[in-house]
Amino acid sequence: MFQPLDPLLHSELRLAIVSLLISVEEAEFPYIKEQTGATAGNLSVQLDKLSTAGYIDVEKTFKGKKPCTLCRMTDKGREAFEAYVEALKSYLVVKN
Amino acid sequence: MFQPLDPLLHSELRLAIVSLLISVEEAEFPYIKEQTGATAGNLSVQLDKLSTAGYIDVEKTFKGKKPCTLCRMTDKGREAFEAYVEALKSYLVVKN
DNA sequence: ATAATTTGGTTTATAAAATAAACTTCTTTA
DNA sequence: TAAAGAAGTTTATTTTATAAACCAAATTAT
Repeated sequence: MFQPLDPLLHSELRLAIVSLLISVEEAEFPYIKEQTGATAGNLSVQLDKLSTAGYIDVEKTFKGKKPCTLCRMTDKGREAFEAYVEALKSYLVVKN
Repeated sequence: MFQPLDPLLHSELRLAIVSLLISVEEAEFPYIKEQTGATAGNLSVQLDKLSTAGYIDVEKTFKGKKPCTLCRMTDKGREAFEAYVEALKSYLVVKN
């Protein structure tokens, strides 16, 4: 009847992060922060969770002298997102 | 960019409850329990939250001698659900 | 030169949520 | 009439989300 919703993706901020990364190939921490409106702390925690789950890769580089955290989706993450969207449909569409 | 997601609806069980009630006009506690796979305790709590928010009406009647809890969506609940679905789209569709 | 501010985050503490276990009341069945 | 079942509710626990506090390096102002 209702397909279970991946708890890692069924979270407003993490869903926003993934939604952003899906369409952008890679993004920097400050950009994600700005686009999602999250606080740095919250964002840091949620990126960690996504990274630990293997849904995103987080690369710590430098941009000149400043640290720069780059994030991008993994294939696993993309698959999880697709599955999540499929599962969501079981809640949004009229059943028969 | 991303529209906020009503926290009352952005919950797996409450979303399942509402999704069910939307398409059914009214439903009894045990039926909702069976369809959602929730435990009675969890279901009771979540129905309370939806009811307190005015998203559903909960009517306690009797079916013969047995208590019978009937649930149905309110207009407010239906509107909230529609708005939630609209908001969700901002996370699922490619932005420009 | 050095003090203050900004940037780019992380860690930790708190508040809120989800969930199940335990319990209650009434009814039916053995 | 004792035991089991149905229909929920209440309470306790675990998990989660979130922000506040913190840290280090770099930049800007004095």
